[in-house]
Formats: sequence, structure tokens, C-alpha cells
Amino acid sequence: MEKIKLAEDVLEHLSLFKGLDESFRKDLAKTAKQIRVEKGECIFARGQQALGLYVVVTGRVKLSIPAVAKKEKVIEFIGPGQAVGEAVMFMDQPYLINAHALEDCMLLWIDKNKIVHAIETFPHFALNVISNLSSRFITLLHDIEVVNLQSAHQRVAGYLLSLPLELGTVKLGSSKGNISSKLGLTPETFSRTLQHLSQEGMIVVHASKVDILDVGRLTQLMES
Amino acid sequence: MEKIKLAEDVLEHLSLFKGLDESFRKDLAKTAKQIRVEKGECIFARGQQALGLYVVVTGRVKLSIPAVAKKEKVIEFIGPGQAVGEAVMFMDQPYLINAHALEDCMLLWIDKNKIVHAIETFPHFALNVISNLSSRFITLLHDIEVVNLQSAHQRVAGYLLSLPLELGTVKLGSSKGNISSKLGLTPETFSRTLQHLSQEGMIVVHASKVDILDVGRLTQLMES
DNA sequence: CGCGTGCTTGATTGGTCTCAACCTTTGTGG
DNA sequence: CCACAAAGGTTGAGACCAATCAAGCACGCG
Repeated sequence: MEKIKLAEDVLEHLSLFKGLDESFRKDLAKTAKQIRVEKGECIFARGQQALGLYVVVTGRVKLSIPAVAKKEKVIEFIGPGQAVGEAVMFMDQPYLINAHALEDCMLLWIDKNKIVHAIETFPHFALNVISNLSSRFITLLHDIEVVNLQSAHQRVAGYLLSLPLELGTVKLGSSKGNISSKLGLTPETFSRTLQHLSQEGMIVVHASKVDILDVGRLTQLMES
Repeated sequence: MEKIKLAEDVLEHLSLFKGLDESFRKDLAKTAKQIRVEKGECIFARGQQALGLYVVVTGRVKLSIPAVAKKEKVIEFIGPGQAVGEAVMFMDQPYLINAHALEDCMLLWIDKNKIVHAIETFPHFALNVISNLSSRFITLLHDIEVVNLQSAHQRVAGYLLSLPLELGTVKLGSSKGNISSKLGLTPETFSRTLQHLSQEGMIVVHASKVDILDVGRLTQLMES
């Protein structure tokens, strides 16, 4: 019982379920499965059937495309409130990507039938689902742009500028290896690029924190 | 009047509006604007506000990201029945991409309010919209995979294999320049790759038609 | 302490782009 | 109907960016 109560509380604060009435959330909470995964564990893998969708409640999840020999291409980092695997679920396709926990995570799993029924019953929920999908779509579009039209230096500069700036410093919210992959670079190139930007006096790197010294020149780099 | 009738007939056959009742389609048809554009014309451009969405009725449309000096990255070719610009419309963002007519086209333009209202009223339509978005999402995901993990030869082989095969021949449904861009290659590299595949005896190129001689080796190329 | 993992640094390679010329097709107007 | 221009496509030579291969370093953890 307290499990159900917890799921309900959780749903209330997730963007996907914002603005929905309580009875609906109660209903969903009753059937949602709570899933805990430890850091590094696999949540789902390419090729598995998608019979429902996952909502990240706490922790962060890495989505990636598997490649030869333990290599992978990181697609996105997913945080609390975001749904994963909806697109393939709606198309009745198997997963195209792997999902791994970057930290200890709590997820909810909701059955496809339940989701479809909710969409049919609560138009507001349908719009939320559409928003979520649209937002993910736009992110992918941006990534395609980055990978196709920008050099390594531009990608790194752009990534640094995209992070939340606090007191002149940003945190690279993940391992450098993962970020390299997200940017479509090798770890070596990423490392060298950070070093180069440091030598140019635009940034200072302390492990996973980076001081941004010259926003102007970083921005300028993006446009040239 | 006959304009409305036409729009209605048209909607009836588009996947986005499949399975919906007649009154609903009539309603949409009444407010939809018919738009004709000639080959090469611009339908919308990056930065413009997206106050509604376009549905391609006849002809084909090229979606691309603009880049410096007349360059561009082709994202997708859109054919009849597909919607364009939904994602940014739902997020109230300006267009991120340009849309140009590859051929003389007929499009419908539907106001955002109308779409949202339809989603709220007809759950089935909401599911259609979600399907359309999901399908586009999956396409983008695939493109990211191609650009990040495959060599020029693999991209070209994969593209050829993705085209509908008729009597051992495929048609490159667009100019080679556009296809190069879609694959994230320069026209020069694309040309050279086709030539290389020809020399290897896997294909024969006749302008925009390509005979596929050895599906096995092309497939094998993808996996190596 | 020693091992493993992640990151950095260096030397080298190579695939793709760039630049430039040429060829081919298309379309246009005299 | 031909001449010409413009655009698209091919071909060649060369340069360059990032990947690869290979060590070495630093940190965390048993």
C-alpha cells in the first residue's frame, strides 16, 4: 500500500503528469511498477520488446546506441520526470537503444495499454505525451546539427555553454568518456580540446568542474 | 466550396487522419488552408514562428538545417500524408529547419488551435499525432546512428539497401547532392563511393537509377 | 599497497573534405 | 534547331582534422 502512495506522490511532481486530476494519477500509480536499479545496471537493451514506458523518478539514465566491441554512441542523459522508450513503444518496435543507470535510480514502469487508455480518456495527458515527444525530437535534431556541422572545438564549446552556469563554473554532469561519446568525439580528442581551450585562456578545468573565463570567445568560436 | 470538398477528400486518405469520423474531417477541412508551392520554393525557414503545421498532400518536401554559405544539411525527405513542423509547433518554438519543395507540391496548413482542439476532442487523432511524431523520432535516431558509427561506404550501402527494390533496381529519389547531404557526406565523396561500389561489382549506376547486383556483399559491408 | 579504470599525452595514420578543373545534362532564348 | 549558360556531377591532387595505436599518469577502491 505505501508503495502505491509513494508512486502517487511521485507522479504528482513529474512534468508528464502535470495538471492531471488526482483520480487519474491514483489509477496510474496503482498499476505502475516501481523499479530500482543500481548505478551501472542495464534498464533495457536494444532488441527487447517495448511493452510499456519508463519514467525516471530519481537518478539519471544514459541512453546509447550499441556499437562494435564495447563501444557505444551516447544519445542522451535522462533525468527525473522524463519518459524513456515511448517512441518505440507507440510504434510497437523493439528498443533501438540501451538504457543504463548512471546513478542509483528509481523508475516507474507503465504498461502500454494503460498509457493508451489514459491518452484516450484524458486529453490533457495526450498533450503532455506529445510535449515530451516533441521535446525529445527537438533535442535529437539539435544533436544532428552538432555532429554534422560543427568541429570538435565548436562541439565542446557549445556543450560547455549549454550547461547551467553557477558562479562562473559548470559541472560536466557525467564522465568525460560519456560526454565525448555524446558529442561524437573520442575521449582523446575531447581531452585535447579541453586542453586547447585552457591554453587559449577561455576555460580552466578542475576534474569534472570547468571555470568559464571567456563566454564571449567561446560563443564566437561557435559562429566561425 | 469545391475547395473544401477537395481538402476533405484529401484528408480522408492521409495516415494522420485515418480512422477518424467524417464530421471531424469536414471540420478540419473547412479551416485548413490549401497551399501550392512550385518546385524549389521555400515553404518555411528556420526562425519563423510555427503557428500551425503542414501536411504534405502531393509532391515531396526537403527538410534541412541551414549552414554557412549556401550549405545545408538535409534532414529528411517528406512525402504525402506526413506532417511537418509539429514538434516545434507543440513546443511553441520557431522552426529549426528549412522546408523546400522538391517538386510542385500541394500542402494543407492547419492552425495550432485547431489541432490542439482536435486532440482534446478525438483521442484517436491524438494517437495518430503521437504515431507520426514517434515515427519521425525513430528516423532521426537512425540517422544519428548512421552519421556517428558508419563510414562513407557503409552509409551509401545502407542507403541503397533502404530504397524500394524493383526488378533489381532502385531509384535515388532525389538529386545526388541532396542525398550526399542527407548521408552527411560531400557530393565528391558520394560520387567516389558509388564509383568504388561499381568497380567492386556490387552495383551499376545509370544516372539516378542503380542496379543492385550483390545485396549480400552490400549487407556484409554494413556489418563489418 | 597494488590493481583497475578513467583520463591524459604523444606519434602516426587515414578517411574525408577542400580546392580546382573538367565533363554532362538541362534549360533557355535567339 | 542550335548556341550558350547554368547547374549538377565527376575526377584528381593535396591538406587536414580527428581517429587510432600505444604509453604513461592519477585517482579510487579492495
